[in-house]
Amino acid sequence: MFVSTATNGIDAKGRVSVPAGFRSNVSGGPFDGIYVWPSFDGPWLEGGGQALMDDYLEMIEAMDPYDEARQALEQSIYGAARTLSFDATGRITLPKDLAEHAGLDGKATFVGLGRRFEIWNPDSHARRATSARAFAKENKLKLRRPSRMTEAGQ
Amino acid sequence: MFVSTATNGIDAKGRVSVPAGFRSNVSGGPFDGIYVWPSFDGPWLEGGGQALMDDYLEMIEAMDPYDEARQALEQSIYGAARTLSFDATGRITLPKDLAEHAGLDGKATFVGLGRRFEIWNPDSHARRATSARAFAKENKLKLRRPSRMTEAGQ
DNA sequence: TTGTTTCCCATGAAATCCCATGTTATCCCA
DNA sequence: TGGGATAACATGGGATTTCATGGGAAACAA
Repeated sequence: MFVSTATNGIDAKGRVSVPAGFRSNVSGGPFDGIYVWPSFDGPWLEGGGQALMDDYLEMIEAMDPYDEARQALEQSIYGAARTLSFDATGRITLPKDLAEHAGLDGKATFVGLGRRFEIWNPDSHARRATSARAFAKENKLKLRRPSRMTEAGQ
Repeated sequence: MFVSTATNGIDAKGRVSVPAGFRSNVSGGPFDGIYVWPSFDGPWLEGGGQALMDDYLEMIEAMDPYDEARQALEQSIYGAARTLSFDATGRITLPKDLAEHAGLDGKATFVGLGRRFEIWNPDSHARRATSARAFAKENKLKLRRPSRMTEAGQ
């Protein structure tokens, strides 16, 4: 799974190294890279590997074909996502529009969130991390193990 | 799977490049091209590869012969679909009636949606993407992991 | 012929590959 | 447990390939 936070540089060509731990997490499949799309919640990027996209597809296809929410999600996730494959040294090239959406300039912060991850402007992330900690502190009682009625593995 | 959005030009002969990522997604089979038909939901085109058409066929054949939905699917998809094969450089030639249905003029926007894709007039698509985004933001909670009662692998 | 469709070649821009290098983390052995 | 050797990782820049696009020639249909 995607764990921990790392900040890497974006060079003149828009290339940025994906943290090694993230790479090994998606290796093995036929597609050696990640999927990245703009969050529709704010100025950062969301990403994941093939497994995450397969899961999303399964969820979306479980919805009614003419459900407006389904079409919106299809459009906002699959329509907006890019397949970014690794070069020989484990970098991706961030498309300009994505970098713009997240306000990335020179540096990018990768934040592991289990099944998926986010990419932030380092400064914005620092601010957000502070408030997230405070929120977690206030809401720690809500952290419960989910009941295992459904379940599967990982 | 079909992912991401790209806008390509339509030349005087009605030719338009299919995004490389879409092409690689349908390569391998005996038919080197895509299936495209007018959406019966609005002014855009729907499309997919051989695998999608096979799936639809399976769905149709599982339905009752006189089911209205079956007849709609048969007519609106199989009856209206065209097989558009790639030329040596990965272009298709859009038939006039299809271009007309989608209001295409000079440019076409390909939108990847997982198992299938859509082809839009760039302006119409921009408007739709904007509202889809707002809607997705409000409805993201509808994205739930499907219960694993059925199961599958990955 | 006349219009249409398919095939072939050319081209500029953009994306990708390849090689080189400094730095950090890890390993191994005394 | 110190400290050098080794491997892993992040980064830089040039060379090469891919991709989208344009136009002409050949095959085909009416």
